[in-house]
Amino acid sequence: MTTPKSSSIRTRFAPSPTGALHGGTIRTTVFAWLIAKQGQGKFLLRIEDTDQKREVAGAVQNIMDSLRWLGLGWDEGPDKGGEYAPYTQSERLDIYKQWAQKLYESGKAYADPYSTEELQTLRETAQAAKKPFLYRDYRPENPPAWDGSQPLRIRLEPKSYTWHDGVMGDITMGPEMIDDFIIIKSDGFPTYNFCHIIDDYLMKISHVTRSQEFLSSIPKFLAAHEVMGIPSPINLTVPPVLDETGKRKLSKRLGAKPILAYRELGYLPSAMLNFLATIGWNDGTEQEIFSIDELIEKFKIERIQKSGGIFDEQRLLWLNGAHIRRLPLDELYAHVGDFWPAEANGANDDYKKQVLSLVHERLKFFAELPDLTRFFFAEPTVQNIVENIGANKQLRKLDVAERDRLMSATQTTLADSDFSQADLELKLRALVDALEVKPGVLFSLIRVVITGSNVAPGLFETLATLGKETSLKRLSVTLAE
RNA sequence: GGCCCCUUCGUCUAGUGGUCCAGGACAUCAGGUUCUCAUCCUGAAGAUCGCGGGUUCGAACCCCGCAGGGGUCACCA
Repeated sequence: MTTPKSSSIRTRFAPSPTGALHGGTIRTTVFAWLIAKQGQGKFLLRIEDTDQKREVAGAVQNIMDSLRWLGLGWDEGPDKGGEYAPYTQSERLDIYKQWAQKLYESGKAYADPYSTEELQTLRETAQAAKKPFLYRDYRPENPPAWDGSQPLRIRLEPKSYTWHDGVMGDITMGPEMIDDFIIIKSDGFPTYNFCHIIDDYLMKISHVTRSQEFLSSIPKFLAAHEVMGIPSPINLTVPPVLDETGKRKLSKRLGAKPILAYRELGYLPSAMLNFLATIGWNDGTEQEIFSIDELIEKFKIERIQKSGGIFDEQRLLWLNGAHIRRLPLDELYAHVGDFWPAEANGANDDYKKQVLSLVHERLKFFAELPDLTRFFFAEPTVQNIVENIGANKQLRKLDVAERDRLMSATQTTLADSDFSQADLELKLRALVDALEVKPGVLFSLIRVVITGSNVAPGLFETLATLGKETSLKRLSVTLAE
C-alpha cells in the first residue's frame, strides 16, 4: 500500500455568486480548507456563475472578502490564476460545450423536446400521485437533432450505486435516484450538475466537500462520471448548520447574518474559525479552544459528525472572548483597528494600548470598545454622573453633605499622590480607614465621578491611566441636584 | 409518497458491550476572590442516551421495528 503524495490533495470552494456568504456555507469551506492545509495540498476558489439570473452584483467580492477575513486563503482562483485557469465558469463555457458536443455526438446526451410547461404538467401529475418524478420515464424515443435551442440531457443508466462517503460512510441508493439531468440549458449555459464534474476532474480535485442537500444527487454524479469516462473524487458530505430554532438550515432568506457582519461587530477570525470548525467536529478530547494551527494539526475527516448542529451565537461570543484574552496586547491592539470611540481620535498609541490593557479581559467583541473606554478620552457629563449615582444602591443613600465630605477628602489626598498605581492604592485605602466608610462606598463614588459609569476597570488602574491632572479635574466637578 | 441522512443535558459534544444510575464545554443559578463589571476558582441544577422489541451474564454502544426531524425528487446551486 502506497501512501498518496500529500501534494495530491486538492480541495475547493465553489460558490455561486448569489449573495453574501454566511456561516453555513463557510463551515463546509472551513473543512475543505483544513483538509488541504493539513495534507499540504492546495485549496482552490472557483466561481460557479452559470445562472446569470440569480447572480448578485458584488457577490464575488463578498466571497473573497469573507475568505480573506477568515484567513482561508486560496492557492488558485479567479483573481490569481493557476495551472487550470480560468477559475470562473462563465469563462470556461467552451470547455463545457466541447464535452457536451462529444456526449451528444456519441449518443450519450440528447436534446429534450419538451417545453417547460409540458414538463411541469408531468411533474405535477407525478407529485399528485405521490410518486417521484423521473424524466427518463418520458424519455423521447427519437429525440430531435440538438440545435442549441433545446436543453441537452445526459443519458444515464438507471442502476443501483454503492459508494463510500468520507463522512457518511457506505451509502447505497437505488436506480430511482438516477435520472437524465440537463447538462446544457436552452439558454446555452451549462448546469452546475455538469460543469462541476468537469471542473473537479480537470482541476484534479481529490476531495469534494458538499453540504447535505447534495447527498441524494451523488448517484447521478457517479453515473455521469461513468458516462463521461472519468474517475470520481472522494465525496465528503458535511452535515447542515442549523439556525437558532434547530429546525432549519442556516439560510440567508431566513435571516442568517453574512459572515462579514461578524467582522463589523469586531469578532476575531480565529474565534470564528474555531467556532465554525467545532460545529460538527471535535478532536475527541475535552479541548474547546483551538488556534488555527491546532485546527490544521488536529482536524480529522473521520471525526466529522453526521448530524446537524446549531449556530449558537452564545458559544461564539464566549469563544471570541476567550480568543481575545489569549491574544498578547500588541496583537490585540492591531486587531482592534478602528473600533475605538470617536473621542479617541488623536490619542496616542501608548495611551490607547494602556487603556486596552485595562479592558482586555472584559472585552467580548470590539464593538463594545467605545462604551467600555469612552471616558478615558472624554470627560463624563454631569448628567451621566448624577444618573449613575441614582442607579447605585450604595451611593443614592448618601446625603449631599456626606458626599461632599468624601469628595473633598479624596481631592486633598490625591493631590499628594504621585499617581502610581501602588501609591493610589496605598493612599485611598488609608483614606477609607480615616473616613470610616466602606471601601465600596468611597471607591464607587470616585469611580462614578471620574468615569460617569458604575462599570469600569479597577479604580487604581483607571486613575493611574487617566493621570493626575485629568483625575483631579474630574474630581472637582460640581454636581447640581 | 419514493429514496437518503439524522436522533446523548436548552446548545456544542465525549462515548464503538462492563471502568457510564453517562463525562466535558457554553448558557443558567449559587458561592468564593474583589472597589463595580469582567476574569479566575468552587459548586448546583440539567440527558429515564427518540420509542418499542431482541441478542447478551451485561447495551447509549450490536440487530429488528416504529416514531420524529431534515434533505431530495428544478432549464438553482
